[in-house]
Order: sequence, then structure tokens, then C-alpha cells
Amino acid sequence: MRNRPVTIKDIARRLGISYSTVSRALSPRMSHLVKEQTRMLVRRTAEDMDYAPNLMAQAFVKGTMGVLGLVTGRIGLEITGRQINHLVRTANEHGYQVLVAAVPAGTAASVEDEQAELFMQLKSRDVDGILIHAPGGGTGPFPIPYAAEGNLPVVTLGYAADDAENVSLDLASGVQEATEHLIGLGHERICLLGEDWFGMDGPRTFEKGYRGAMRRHGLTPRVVPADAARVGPGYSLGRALRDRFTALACCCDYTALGVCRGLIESGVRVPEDVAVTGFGDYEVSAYVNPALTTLSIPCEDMAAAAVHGILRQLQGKPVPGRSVFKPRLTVRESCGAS
Amino acid sequence: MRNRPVTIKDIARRLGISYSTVSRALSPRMSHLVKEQTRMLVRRTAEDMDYAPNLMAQAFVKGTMGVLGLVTGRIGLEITGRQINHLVRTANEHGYQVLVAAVPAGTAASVEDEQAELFMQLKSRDVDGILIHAPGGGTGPFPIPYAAEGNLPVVTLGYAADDAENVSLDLASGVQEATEHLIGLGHERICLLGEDWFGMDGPRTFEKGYRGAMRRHGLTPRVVPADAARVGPGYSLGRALRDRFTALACCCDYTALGVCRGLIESGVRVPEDVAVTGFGDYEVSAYVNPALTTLSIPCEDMAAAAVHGILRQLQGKPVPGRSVFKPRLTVRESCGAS
DNA sequence: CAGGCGAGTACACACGTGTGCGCTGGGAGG
DNA sequence: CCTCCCAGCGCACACGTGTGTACTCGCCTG
Repeated sequence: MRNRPVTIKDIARRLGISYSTVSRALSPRMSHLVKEQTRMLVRRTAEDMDYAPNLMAQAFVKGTMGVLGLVTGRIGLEITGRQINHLVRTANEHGYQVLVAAVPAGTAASVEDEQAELFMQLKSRDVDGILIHAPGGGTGPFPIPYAAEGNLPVVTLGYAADDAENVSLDLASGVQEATEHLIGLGHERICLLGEDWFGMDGPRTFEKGYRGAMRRHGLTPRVVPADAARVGPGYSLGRALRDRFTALACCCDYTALGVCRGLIESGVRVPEDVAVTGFGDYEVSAYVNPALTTLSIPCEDMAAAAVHGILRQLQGKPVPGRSVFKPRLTVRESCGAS
Repeated sequence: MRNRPVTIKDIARRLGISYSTVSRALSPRMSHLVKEQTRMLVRRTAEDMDYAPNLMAQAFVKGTMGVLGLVTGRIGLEITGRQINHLVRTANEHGYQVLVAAVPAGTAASVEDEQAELFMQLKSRDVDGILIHAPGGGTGPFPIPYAAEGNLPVVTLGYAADDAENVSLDLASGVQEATEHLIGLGHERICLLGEDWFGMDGPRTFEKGYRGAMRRHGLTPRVVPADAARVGPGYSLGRALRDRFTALACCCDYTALGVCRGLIESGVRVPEDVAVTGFGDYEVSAYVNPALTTLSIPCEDMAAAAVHGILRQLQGKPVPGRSVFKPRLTVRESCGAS
């Protein structure tokens, strides 16, 4: 049935030359050591014989697989999906494949333990680098002790780790912009629905932008904790808060969508009675009733930057780089601006 | 810096035994050839010395990597994300990793070419099996000539291929149930917004269920083509159709959400003037206005079944199995039932 | 003409693991 | 005591590729 695949030895035998010459002729880095004529002959013969390099042998001798690991959670979330899509695409363009490790729900004690476990699991797979997707953001030392052993390239996407190269989103400036927009519309009783994302400290970053804007205009801030990127809890919050505020700034479109629904069910009109803003600009957000005012995230650029960070580290530049992207305010109906 | 990792030779040297004994003592399949006492000694020493097997060497000699490939598109779509999440989880539970290949937008002529290219790309990576995620469904021979070379285990998820093991969703019965529900509510002018998913023939399956229900009740069917799982095109359709029908059955929640928005903007009330149903039961669908009546998909069970299919094939059971899952109707507001 | 030089090639080894086969030693049975 | 057997272990090779080193051969220079 399945006949043995062709190896460089087979090619060498057929041409009556040594297999090291074949190896060199086929390898881009070494082919300049082989006479042009021989090289062409070898390559044509390889093509003829349907030669395909044994990638496991190459990986074995080179000590690298051309594989990047990706630690992530909540793949179903639109922002996550968009970023993963572009992470994979960018990696592929540079000859790397992406191995995905998903967070198993509820197996480990905390999310950090889960991520740490996945991280170790990927490490033992001999990946060339690890991308950590932490969409909730955060700052400070990263809660996974990746630096402890070996010097594997790591880039955190979302989390602005100060001990790793990272690509992050300026959450503070985003929320600040939304808050200032609401203030500009005449609102004074503005509440932030803070995000509690997987126990990380992203929420504090959101709060910073919000509190900054409020303080600058002499308004008293008020923060209510909300679950991370879930519609249901947002709905409960909407019902609970009703018209206690004239504007609610949310840290995620999903929360905002739930909030809108909760408010409307309680007989509160959006945006006439209460204005609502979100974060993320999901695909549906432009088409719900009312259409959501929100902050758009440059997912694609961020993903590309993360992969390029890994590649740069692989080329031996251990300087931890940071790039920060800014969200863009997209004004629709839910804030009452139009 | 990074000292050479410990190999079985190091362990053998330390214990004064041959490294083949060490290899056997550590391998589950061969350890019965080694004396209990020696085996324990080797294992303890291995632990002591922080021995970690070189997976690339193992892969090289065994000819397998413990990796499954996944061909997919639209990772950002919630249903896709939920399924991928569980594909990865189930694979991990059985000791396999998942390599993701994402569809690069607009590089190949057609989606089929793209999938074929990704498929070949994964094949050359020496994966142990390939999962093809085709959420749009479809029947008949699968448009990728995977069977042409080698006998790589393949399972299509979504697409009911008759030349491969597959896990699919009974789209027809789902749409039929929704249509009959609308008929039961007294509707007669019911239109199906058919899905054109990546050029596959899923739409015809949707149509079959719809036409069956209509015909059974002596009603004339009417089908309007819609883009696949996109909110924007649904919106345009909603505006265009306005009140030409009293009920619109959609093949995707995203289409339905867009349709609702388009209708409402045109001054048509949902569900009072026009009833709308979706397909997929996305997270937001329960919280939009009006909340969407839709069909829920058992993503998790389907994903698990797909991975188990691959594993079964790897254990040498080449019988192409099929499993079909049924969607479940979830009644909310948009159909006007309450 | 001798020596050197450089291009091009072959030889040999390394990488870490799995495994067929042969060797050893000790116990049991005759 | 001899023979046979078998558990347990070591030797050696295989897997496919990359690469350092040595070799050959032709040409140029002194």
C-alpha cells in the first residue's frame, strides 16, 4: 500500500552522488556550497521523485519544530476569535504553525493555575515560542513563572506584563474617551461597570481612565463590578441599576448588550433615560436596538504585532518590546448623541 | 546558561546500566521486560535528574507527533469558537494537541481551494489526523481530494460527507421544526432566508426542511438567498423585505439579528407585524430586543464526537462512521409565541 | 615544475530514542 | 552434574537530516 517515502538517500543513489550533497543542494542556507548545475539537477530529480522532507527528522536534528504555542481562553468570544485568526495567519505567513491550548473549564483552582498548566504543557511540547492571549488586560509582572526555566520567547497579548514582551490595548484611554464623550453630552451621574476578567487586574486599568475623566470634570465616580464579557450578568445589572444613573459605561459590548436589555425590560428607555456605551465593537453591536456606541479594537494589527514580537525574539533580540494600541470611539445610538 | 537537557544516556551512565534498559524502563509498552526493582530505580533517578523525554526524537523514531490538524474558517463566529474550544479540550484529554490552520481571506480563488491548500499544508506537517470544520454543512462527496494520497484519518464536522467519517447537524429537521412552529402560530406567508455558506450545498439542506413543512401544510414556499452568518447583509434584507411576508425564518442568528434591525428601522414591528426565527442560539440572542426564537446547537457534544472519530480511526477502524445531532427549538419573543 | 588555493564533493559523525537479537546467570528438572 | 529455560539486560543498529572536516582536482602563480 503506502510505499516508503522518498529520502535524500534515494535521490543520492539515483544520481550517484553522496547524500550530503543532496542535503546541501536542497537546503537554502547551504546551497551556495553546491555547483549551480548539480543543485539544479538535484532539485529537478527531487521534484521528479516526489521527494518531501521528513519534517520530524528535520525538527529532531535542528531542535526546532516551527511551531508556536498559544495559550488562550474564551475562544468563542468574537474579539478572541478575530485575534486568533490573525495570529495563525501571520504565523503561517512566516512559516510557523500554531498549536492551541484551550483553557479547560473548571479543572484548575484558578484561571492563573490553568494558564500555568497550559503553559507548562506547551513547553514540554518543545514549541519555539509561546503567545499568551489575555484579553482582559492587566499590568505588572505576569502571573505565570515562565521566566523561571529556560529562555523561551514569550509575548503576552492584552496583558501589559513588565517582565515580558507584550502587545496591549490602552484600555484607560479608551474608557476615558467614552466617559468624556458622555460628559460632553451633559451627563453627570455616570457609572462604570467594571470588568472582573479572570481575576486579573485589568479592571483597575479601566477604572483609571474613567476616574481620570470624572475627576477632571469635578464629578464623583462610581464603579460597580461586572462579570467579564458575559451578556447574562449584564442583564441582571441593568435590571438592578434601572435609573439610578443617567449613563452607564461598560467595559465590554456583551455586558452593554445585557445591560440595555435589562434596562428596557425595566421600563427604562435607552438612550432617552439612560445612555449606555460598550467596549469591543462586536459584529452585532451595530445592529441591535439601540445600536451600541462602543470602542473599536484593532485586533488584526495587535495579533500581527504579537507574532512579530516572537519572531524578533527568535532571531536573538531579547529586548522586551512593548507596543500599545489605542481603541477608537465609534458613536452610534445607545449614547444618545445623534 | 542553558545546560544540555538530560537524556536517557545520562541516566544510564549514572546508574551504570545500558541506555536501552533505561529506555525500556521508562516506556509503558516495554517496561514489563525490565525487573520491577530496576524499573523503579530508573524512574526515581529520572525524576531526580529532571529528565524530560525529547519529544522530537520520539516523534522522529515513532513517526508520529500526537498532533491533530484542524482546518477551519471564521474562528470569530461563536458557534465555531465553542466547537474549537471543545475539540481542543477533548483532544488534550486524550494526549493529542491541535494544530490550527486558519483560512487566509482572499488568497485563493475559492473557499474550496483554500481549504484544500490548508489541508495539504497540514498533511506535509505529518499530523496524525485532520479535523475539517465546515459549519455551513453540506452533503455528498467532500470537495477536498483528501483520500487521493495516503490514508490519513479525517473527520468532517458539519459537512455530512459520504466519503469520510463525519459529525453533522440535522439542519433540515431544525428548520422544519421552526417552520412548523411558525405555521402553528397561524402564519402562511413564511419566507426562508437561505444561507449561502462558503459555496457549499448546506443551503439546499436548510431548504429541504423548510419546503417539507410548507408543502405538508399546503403553503407555497419562498426562498431568498442570504449571506452566511453575517449581520450586515441580514440588515439589508430586512429593509428590502419589510412587510412582504408575515414571518421570516433565518438560517443563522446573525442574519436574524440583522433582519430584525432592518425591519424595525423600516417601521415594521417584530414580532407584531413580522415574526423572525434564527439558528444557532448565540449568547446575545437571548438578550436582544426582541429576544430571538432560535435553534440551539449541541456544539460540545459534536466536537467530542468528532475527536473520538479520529481516535477510533487511529486505532485502526476504517469504517466511516456518521453521527447526526439534532438542534433544539428555543422559543423566545421574536416569533410572537408568548 | 612545485606549491598553493579554492571550488566542489564525499566521508563520517552526531542528534535521542526504540527495538531485534544475542548474551549472561541462575534456578529447576532430569 | 548436565541441560534447558527464561527473565533480564547489553550491544548494535536503524531512523533522516545537518554539518565539520578531509579529500580531490583543476587552475593559477611564483
